[in-house]
Amino acid sequence: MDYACLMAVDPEHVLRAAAALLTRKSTATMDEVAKAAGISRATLHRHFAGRDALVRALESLGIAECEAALDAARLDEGTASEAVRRLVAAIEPAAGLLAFLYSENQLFEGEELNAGWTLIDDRISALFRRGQLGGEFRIDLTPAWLTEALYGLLASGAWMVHSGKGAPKDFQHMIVELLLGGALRREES
Amino acid sequence: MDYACLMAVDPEHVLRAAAALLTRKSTATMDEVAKAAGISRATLHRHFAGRDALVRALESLGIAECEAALDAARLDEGTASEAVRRLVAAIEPAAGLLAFLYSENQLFEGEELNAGWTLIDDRISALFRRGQLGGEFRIDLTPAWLTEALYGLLASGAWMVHSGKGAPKDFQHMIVELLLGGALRREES
DNA sequence: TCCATATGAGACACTAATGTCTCATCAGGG
DNA sequence: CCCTGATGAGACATTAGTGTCTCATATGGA
Repeated sequence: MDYACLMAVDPEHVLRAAAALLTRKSTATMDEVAKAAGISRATLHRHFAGRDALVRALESLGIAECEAALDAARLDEGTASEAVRRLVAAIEPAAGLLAFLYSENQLFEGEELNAGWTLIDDRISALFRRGQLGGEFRIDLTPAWLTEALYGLLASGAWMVHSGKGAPKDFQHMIVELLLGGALRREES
Repeated sequence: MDYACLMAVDPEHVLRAAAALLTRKSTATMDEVAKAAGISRATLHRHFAGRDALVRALESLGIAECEAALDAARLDEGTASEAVRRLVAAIEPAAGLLAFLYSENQLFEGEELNAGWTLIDDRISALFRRGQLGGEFRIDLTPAWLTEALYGLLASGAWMVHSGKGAPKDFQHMIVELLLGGALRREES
């Protein structure tokens, strides 16, 4: 699948490079994105009509990765806690991109929000609701809030790792343990 | 010190208006900020040399509000949990501004970071460390991560309220309960 | 070999935002 | 009453980023 020797640019590769760059510097220009992808600005423009289109494509990529992670995590199997652990582990590689899109989405204010996010929200909310109905999770925190909190913790974790204040290997543990167990010490398991 | 009746514009009031606007729309132009503050762009420019200076001033404001909240929360008194509750309650009014500055800081990448943030980080970290040493908080989550997680949850909470997906009255409860107790249901208090 | 095609480089116009300037106005103090 | 000083309005140049265009080049297939 790797046509490295072809002249044709791989849009997928361009998107990955753009995601990696914009994750670090959310205000990067088209010029910088093109350089990061190893192509010229003209070619970048041929594949993505403009910055807007690029962000939309990244949004689609992020949604696709989220859905893939949701699928891979098999949210319906085992306890809800285990499912949350699998989900965080599966979504970790996309956390940086998610954080970028998360902040970018706040700019879409009035504009139409990609329906894909709603589906993802719903799937994650359903997981938390399943945990509540099964008596596993507390019921005074709404599934919507738990979902939003997960996003926030993912962003914080990604930032922590990116800024070097935390080790990548701790990413999953930090997030899952805080989200599920909280900061308070438990008397027993 | 208060020349309210003078023609002179109150820089404090301008900053508040700018904070309120940029909290909602982080890409607002100088023109929009001026309108929001009820002054002309020229006057805005007379008080703040440029957008950069304005953001710096907002940063100082945010730091000041954080420190005021830290003081008001009396982090050294009572249990660490109680102190965290007071802190979240005290910092709530500034959460929006904090979220804005938080995202803005990521753009300062290489540039010098205002030392004020480090002091604030240290004071909050010290609170979590106190909780750990007192056997109140678990020790497998570092104070630095708990601090970062608090920031993330504050941002998520502010976003939740701002987007209308959550009620302002739940702000404190949502954040504190998740941060301290986590999502898992407890067998007893 | 020759051709179709995609790319890279760069020029160009357009836009939005910024920063600076001037000038008229208006309030308050002397 | 007049003068000082701050403001509002708006013109203006500058900059950065974008989007579009042309042309030369190089690759891979027919």
